Amino acid sequence: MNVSTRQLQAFIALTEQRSFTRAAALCHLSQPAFSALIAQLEEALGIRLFDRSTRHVEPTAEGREFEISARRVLTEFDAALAGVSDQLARRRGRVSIALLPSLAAGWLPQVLQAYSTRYPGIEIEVADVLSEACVDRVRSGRADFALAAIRADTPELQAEPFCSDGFHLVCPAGHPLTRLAEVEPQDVAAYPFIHMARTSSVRQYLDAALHPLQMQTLMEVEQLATAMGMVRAGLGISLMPALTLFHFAHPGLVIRPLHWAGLTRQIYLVRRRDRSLSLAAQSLYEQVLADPPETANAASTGGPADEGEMRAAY
Amino acid sequence: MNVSTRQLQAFIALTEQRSFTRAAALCHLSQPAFSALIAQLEEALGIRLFDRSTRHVEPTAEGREFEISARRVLTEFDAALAGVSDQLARRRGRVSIALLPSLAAGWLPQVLQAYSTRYPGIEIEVADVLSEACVDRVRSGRADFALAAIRADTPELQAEPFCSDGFHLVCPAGHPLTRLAEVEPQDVAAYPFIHMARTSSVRQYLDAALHPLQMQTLMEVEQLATAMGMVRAGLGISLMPALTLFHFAHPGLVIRPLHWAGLTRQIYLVRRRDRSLSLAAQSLYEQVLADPPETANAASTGGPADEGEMRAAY
DNA sequence: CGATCTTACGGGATTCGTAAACATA
DNA sequence: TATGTTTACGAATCCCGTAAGATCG
Repeated sequence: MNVSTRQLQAFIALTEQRSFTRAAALCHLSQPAFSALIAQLEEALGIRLFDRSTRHVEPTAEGREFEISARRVLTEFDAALAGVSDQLARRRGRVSIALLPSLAAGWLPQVLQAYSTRYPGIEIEVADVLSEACVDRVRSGRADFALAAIRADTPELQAEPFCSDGFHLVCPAGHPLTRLAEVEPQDVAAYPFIHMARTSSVRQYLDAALHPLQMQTLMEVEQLATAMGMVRAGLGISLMPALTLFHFAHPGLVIRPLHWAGLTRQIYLVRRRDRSLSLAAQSLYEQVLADPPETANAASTGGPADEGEMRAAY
Repeated sequence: MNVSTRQLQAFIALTEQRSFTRAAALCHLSQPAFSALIAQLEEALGIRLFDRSTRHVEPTAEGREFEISARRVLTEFDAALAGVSDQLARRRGRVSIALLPSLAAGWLPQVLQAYSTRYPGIEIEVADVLSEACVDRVRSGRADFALAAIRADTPELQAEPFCSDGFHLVCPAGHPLTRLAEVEPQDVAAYPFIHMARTSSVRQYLDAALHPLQMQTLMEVEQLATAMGMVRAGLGISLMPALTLFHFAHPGLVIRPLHWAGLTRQIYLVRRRDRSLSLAAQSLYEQVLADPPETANAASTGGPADEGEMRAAY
């Protein structure tokens, strides 16, 4: 025979009320049903918990001893339920997101601002790493989901397009290229070029888009900020996707949107297929979808006037 | 909807086995019934606890969080059941007995010796007080039951005869009374008498039995040991019930049984009517009934030869 | 005699196990 | 295709509430 929490609650109610009738009402039960509940508990435990006459109900010595145990059980029980309730209400939880450094620095803060204001109790872990590492973290379970430039659509992982990220020319103010109405690939190839490392998605998109063309690669750097410094110093020019442009918002630099076929970096929302998102992760996921970055693509729907103001925008 | 301990046990089994089939076997359930149990728990909590495919079962983030709460609940639950089991097995408990000082010193030790050897985990409280106080303690609930010389048969209390306690003459060796074949009340009245205090049951029995007779009361004392000292010093004689005679087992003293009508102290086993005995108390109660004192009455069934050896017996 | 707990009993909900359907590696 | 979970369904059980019975003050 089994002991249920309802029996414990009934037991506690009876120790407090010392009346079957009142305790039954408290438990929203008829008095006989309540009586049966107590009888079952006594039988299951094998001890008499109450001395009762028609006029008096009182716990036995064993009943008083059992009361403290029963209260502890119910306390833990309520705490467990409260814990679930906290998670449901997003008062507590943890979410881990992996995403490209550019997104992490430029766009994520505004998303997390809204998110953590709404759900102050949730711990957030951000992994600002390159696409490969992003996907690895999702695969291993260290991240709930990722924003990366790899279409990682494997049996294990699910990737859906999140946003596209148009490339821009970045060069010092007064550079000859700024005088052209439209910049073409061969124009760019004529000047010393600052590349990102080969592992970066920016580089991989560029290599693919410019493939036959011979570039004047002056150097490869790891960090966007370094590339910016090089360009500003007049060492070379570069092509960067819109989401990175906040790094290049300097008076001495000019940013010009490009419209080359195939040169649009795709950002994907990557998650595991077999594992559901935690409630906290689900909420952030929705926040992310509701608040996508305003990419160059979105800007390019406007006229040339808008594009000319990119310098001010970043 | 209600959450039951069976559901928690099923949940824990599934987190450990990571297979509905194996976990169901562990819970002695068919696999569909087990599946329903998990589904009910998830519905009751309002969260998905497991990500499952036909090939893989794994707790969600919420499931892992809930696991620690659930384990705590079940730990407390098991502890509560173990506590009951301990009480049932008399591995733990407490009993409080109130009884006359004479019984407490002379007879109780052998009873408690057997009792505490058998049930080493049980705490024992002994109140060695006079009959009035014994009954008070039972009435107030401070003692589980009592052995006293008052027939306290009220609506509240139940008293059953426990043993009878025949009176004996106590006098110095060589005292004139020792030369009589049979000592009668008027013989005793001829010598200085050492009385117990008026509140004692010994005194009350004596007063009732000797009523019209004029005694030579030399003094009244509280403690039996004091009375013994007085008699041994030759200050007077006394009459004492058998259960007190261990105090008077001295070479310089002689003890002679009496057979006066009405002069037999009755000891009663007193307990509350409305309150059941705790398991520990019940066990001691049975031990007490199984091991009654060997009173003078029992001895008086033997011949005079036995009686003459009383000096050696105590 | 009145208040209160226990027992009796019929209806309804829950739960179980078997069998079939379904899904995934 | 084989293994393992879910769904379907009939049967047994459990649980509840009403009503009658018992008991103590």
